[in-house]
Amino acid sequence: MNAPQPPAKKAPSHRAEGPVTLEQVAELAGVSPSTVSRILNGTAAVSQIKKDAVQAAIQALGFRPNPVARGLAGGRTLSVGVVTQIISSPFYGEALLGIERELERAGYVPMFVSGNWHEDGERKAIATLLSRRVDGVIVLAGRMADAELARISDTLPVVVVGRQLSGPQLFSFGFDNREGGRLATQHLIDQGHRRIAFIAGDLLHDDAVERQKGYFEALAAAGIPQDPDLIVQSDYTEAGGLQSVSRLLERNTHFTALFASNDQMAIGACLGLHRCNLRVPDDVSLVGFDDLVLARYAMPPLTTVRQSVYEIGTEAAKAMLDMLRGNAPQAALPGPELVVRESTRRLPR
Amino acid sequence: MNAPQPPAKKAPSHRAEGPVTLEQVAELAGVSPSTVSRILNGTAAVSQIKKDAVQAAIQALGFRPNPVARGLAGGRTLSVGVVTQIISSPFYGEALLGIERELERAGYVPMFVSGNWHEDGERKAIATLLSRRVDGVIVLAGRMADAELARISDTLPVVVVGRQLSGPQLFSFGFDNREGGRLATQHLIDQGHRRIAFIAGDLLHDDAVERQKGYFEALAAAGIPQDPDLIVQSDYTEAGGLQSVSRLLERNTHFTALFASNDQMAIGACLGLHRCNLRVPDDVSLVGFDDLVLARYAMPPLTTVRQSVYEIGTEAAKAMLDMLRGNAPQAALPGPELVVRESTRRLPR
DNA sequence: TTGTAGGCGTTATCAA
DNA sequence: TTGATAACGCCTACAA
Repeated sequence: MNAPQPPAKKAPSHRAEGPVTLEQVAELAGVSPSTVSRILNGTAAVSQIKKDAVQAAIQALGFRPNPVARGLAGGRTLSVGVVTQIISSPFYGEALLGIERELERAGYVPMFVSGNWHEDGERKAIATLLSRRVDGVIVLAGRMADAELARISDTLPVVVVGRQLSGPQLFSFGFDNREGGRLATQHLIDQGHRRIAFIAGDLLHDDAVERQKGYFEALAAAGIPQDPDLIVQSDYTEAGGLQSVSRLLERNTHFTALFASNDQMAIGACLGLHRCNLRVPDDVSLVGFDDLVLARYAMPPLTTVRQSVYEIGTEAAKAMLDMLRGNAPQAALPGPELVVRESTRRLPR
Repeated sequence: MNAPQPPAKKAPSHRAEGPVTLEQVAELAGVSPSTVSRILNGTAAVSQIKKDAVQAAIQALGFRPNPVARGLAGGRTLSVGVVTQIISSPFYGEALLGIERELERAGYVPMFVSGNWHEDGERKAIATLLSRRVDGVIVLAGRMADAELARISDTLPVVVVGRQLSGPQLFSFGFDNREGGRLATQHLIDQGHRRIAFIAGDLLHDDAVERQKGYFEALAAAGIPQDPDLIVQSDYTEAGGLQSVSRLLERNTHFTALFASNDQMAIGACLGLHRCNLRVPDDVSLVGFDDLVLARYAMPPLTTVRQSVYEIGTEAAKAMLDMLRGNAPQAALPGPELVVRESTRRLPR
């Protein structure tokens, strides 16, 4: 055979290797590719007979649709982007777990990208996500401008956790951080404390601001004046908590209780106090916020404000799935709840 | 104009909205799409003049190649899959951070998928990753069969951390867990302890086995017989550590030191001891393993074996990037190092 | 209800 | 060195 070959239509021989394509399924089922597609996506009514044949073929071949091709074809990629601040934090870890689990049940895969605590990082993260054709974006807190987020929701469903805002396909829900802050402070006040120090988070972030508001609110309700000397601003890290205690102590301000606005800082503060021979709770009562795993295993176990971070993740994911399916999104989060453990005690008179 | 129109080639008008395509760049630069592609990928030599023109066009249009399309076209997706056991653990958190940071520098994005501690989960995770057309896969420990991993490396570069194995495009490196376990135990022995309890991890995982080997090794070297009553097996979680202490105590076996084979279990054990009025280190010296952030902030700060988890991440990512570029992968990990803090002390005679 | 014919944005193969 | 022209695997009008 030396004659010039016609451009032989690549024989669809038994391609044992490599993924099975939709076309092969169609062939085996004796229908057209579009029919297979329609069955896969429920895009149109298909006769039961063909439906069965196709299902059988899918089983037989072990066909799994190629998300990349779907993404290109304008279809969905079955992936949703998630913007975190930093993936290594125990807080985000729990939230991401919730997101992953919930998304998985629907066949979606999360793509996590860190914003590294600054606006530009978040913007870049979102750009990355968009270029990857994610079907939607979940933003965990962050400080990007509301308008910017809203604009993105022209194109994609967006779920924002920890902020209240609105946009075309934008759903936001949050935890009542103010009330949580109030609860923590109130608990300390109830225990007889009046000199209550406070370690704030980065006030560029909404949740940090809210927690501080709660602190102020409880103080005000009890008629305790705010004392700037009792307040330091930090960054939600253990190291930040440790350093905050030093700063507080340098001021020579007396305090009998300390409310660190997240658990990580509380843990750091605990070490800081220990270094200065201050005992928790004997010398200083300590309250955290979040109720991460580490709070339960801190020594002493940390009194804190419970917010189910895992559930924040699952709820965010559920809301996203709702939107993706064209349903109205919703999210129900339990309210803040004080968990009293062993790091606080009544102030002896 | 009523004459039948020729299938008007969709006017590439100023498409202000949506991402710019390679084709638009080509048009603006006055070259063919292939040329642009070649410049982008360095696939072939291109005249400097066109190169400049294309670069200018890219700048002007703000063009960013579409990874999805690249993926479909058989090119690369610029994403690498990462299989973890559970994303929420502080251990994986640090490793993932390292991976993310390193990959980002090269324009790659990680896709994290959890195996949830069982083989089937890992298999599924990898399948997901493959169907997403990741360019490579990084496997953090896990228990999938070596052969299976090797087979995957026929198709893709694979980096396996924490196990020694080989395959076509397979690179593995690990931390010396045995030596780490030995160091920890030796430290306790040096402090005069001879009744040293041990909390093992899941022995289906290599690293857990190795750490235990190290424990045995140190014991043997010191002529201390192994006592099954001093050993419990657990699961690397805080809750597991807590429960292990109960089990240990129920046996009424005397011990003056405890080596928990990871920090999380050590933290849990610490609480368990506290619950039984056993003080660390006064009554029991405690050593952990990993040196996670939580070890530094434990109370008392935990003596542990340092392995730079973050670096494990960066090294794994670097090795992957090497393979992706066709270079020989390599990874250099610092050896285990004992970090003595305040949870251990010399046994008073 | 079903099939045909593009098209999604790139890369890869072939000619030129 | 360059440019057509096919894939890549799927979705979606449009037509039947």
